[in-house]
Amino acid sequence: MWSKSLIMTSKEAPADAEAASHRLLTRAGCIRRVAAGVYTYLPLGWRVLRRIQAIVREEMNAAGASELLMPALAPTELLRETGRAEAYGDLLFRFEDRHGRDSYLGPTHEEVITDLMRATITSYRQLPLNLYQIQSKYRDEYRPRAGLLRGREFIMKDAYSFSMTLEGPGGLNEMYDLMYQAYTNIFTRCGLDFSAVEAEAGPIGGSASHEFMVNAPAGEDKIMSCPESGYAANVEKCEIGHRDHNFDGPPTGDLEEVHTPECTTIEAVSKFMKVKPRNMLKNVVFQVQDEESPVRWIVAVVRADHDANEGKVRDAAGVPIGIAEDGAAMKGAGFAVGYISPRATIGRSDILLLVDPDAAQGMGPDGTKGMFWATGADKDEHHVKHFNWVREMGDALKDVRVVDIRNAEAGDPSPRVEGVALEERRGIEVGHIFKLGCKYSDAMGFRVLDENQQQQSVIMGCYGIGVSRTMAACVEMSHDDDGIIWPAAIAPYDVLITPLKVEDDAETMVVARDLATKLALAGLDVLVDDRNERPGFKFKDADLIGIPVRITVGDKGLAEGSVELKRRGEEGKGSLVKVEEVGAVLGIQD
RNA sequence: CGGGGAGUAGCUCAGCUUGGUAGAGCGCGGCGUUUGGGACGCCGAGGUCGCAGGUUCGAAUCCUGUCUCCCCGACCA
Repeated sequence: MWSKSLIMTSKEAPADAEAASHRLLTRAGCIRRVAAGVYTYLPLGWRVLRRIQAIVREEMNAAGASELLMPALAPTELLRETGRAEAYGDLLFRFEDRHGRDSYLGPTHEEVITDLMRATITSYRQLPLNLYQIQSKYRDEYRPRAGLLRGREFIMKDAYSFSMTLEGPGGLNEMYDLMYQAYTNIFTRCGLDFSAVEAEAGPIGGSASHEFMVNAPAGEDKIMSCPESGYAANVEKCEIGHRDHNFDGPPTGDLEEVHTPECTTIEAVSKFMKVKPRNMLKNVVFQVQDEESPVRWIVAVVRADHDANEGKVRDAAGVPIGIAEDGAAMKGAGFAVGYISPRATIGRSDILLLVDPDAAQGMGPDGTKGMFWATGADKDEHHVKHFNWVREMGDALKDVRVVDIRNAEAGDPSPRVEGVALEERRGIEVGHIFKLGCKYSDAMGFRVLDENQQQQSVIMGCYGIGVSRTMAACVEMSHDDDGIIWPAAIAPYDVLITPLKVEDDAETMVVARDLATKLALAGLDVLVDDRNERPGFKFKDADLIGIPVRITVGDKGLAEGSVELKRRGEEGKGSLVKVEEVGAVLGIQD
């Protein structure tokens, strides 16, 4: 009964809620904001989450994983073992308890579970294992946004696998493939339009990583895909097919210095110098984070209308790096911050120069004239025009490495099929599977004896699903102007029965109750809108909360022994169905 | 963390420029008329105007500080 639950719908949503899922979940009474990025899941929303969780549990269990529950609260010393107390930085919710012990709320649980495992597992005979939990996670995001899409507290299913080997039965690759299949099953059963894409594997090494993306224009992630080969990857990871490059080409004029005060952004320089960004070289400085490396800095040169890709730069350089943010340190290293050119690297053994093929061009696009380039002048508040690679770099040109270091864009050549262009769409990341390797087991000393009596690091994988985000992604994907359209598998109720008169003895109410009982006995979740409201009011609410099937019980229909059955999302008024045939129409047995 | 915006009734907002009795719509309670796509009339309850200072005879309004929230960006499973 609607009146017995807390289903509070609203005609209005906060004016600043822009994402459809945020607006509709709020209006439909599924969630309510408590603080920035923190939400109460109201009865309707919680039902959806429970259904998603049920599907997740079924598929995880079927894939051989076992459920447990770890605490959200943990001692920070665990994170110190892996260095993640620092790595997470401000993203971590941390505090001292009354005894001054440093604690944190879990953003994820690699350390907690590895701590558990190292105390519990001592022999290869106990492996492989895959353990998971469904739990609230805490991340103090810089900017929570779009309701449930990026919250500070959110529900996540996280799983961790432990294997002795990479290959073979019980190996990491098998565990990973099992999870890949389980995730595919889960999101398919949830009724989502999604794709699995290759993702940035992070600084751990060449291990694989896939993200499961719900296709939705409001998504935060950009997905590139090749329509021929089926290759799909996050833009952070997406390779670009072969592009020709050639530094040779005549200068377009004498190198000319231009005074460009206050022009530290591409946009400002472009406007000030009246040069299109595609004729400018952008020089992005990265700082090497490996103390041992003789190379301290990397200058990545891309065309100014392109974006440098940190992961590709890192892979090309072969050392851990970060975007250089410390202006003083950069100045100390001789960089004219904001006005750098490739020439800044000449004669510097501590700087590695990487150039993207599109920037490594001496000839203009028409192939007759040289390519016009503008770039920094390596002195404050100045840029140069008529930069020519051969003339300006001289002998240093032979040390320049030309390599793909930028983000892919729509229209770029596919890395898999020659002559095919990449396409772009947006997605919401709802799942991420990841081959961790030994990063955590090594850091935390989790080793077991193998069959040869040797201590060996355990190989881990981790597998996450944003459960609350999945609910939001589902609304982003499936809604119309009137409200949410829940996929049947995760709808809060299967059927909404709307009697138009609700007095206890009204015939419509009697029929509605009987029908509800009958359908419930057949295993359906049924909600009866017993509120004493006008029909139009109840229909609007019905559309808003998006139950897949609405059965309207009114005097008109009952006169011929019928009720009206309408599926959400279907045009028109639905169809008249004899009361005794409702079960059959819904595909259940009497 | 950079840029922008907002805090006034349960919700969405007006009022602030030019200081002087606290407003509307929705929602809520009562009564009546209504009843197949967010009805209508009448009556009513509900706000120390985010918080703290300051200026002033007098502050929602002006000033200072502070907290919170939202949007864009950067960053991030």
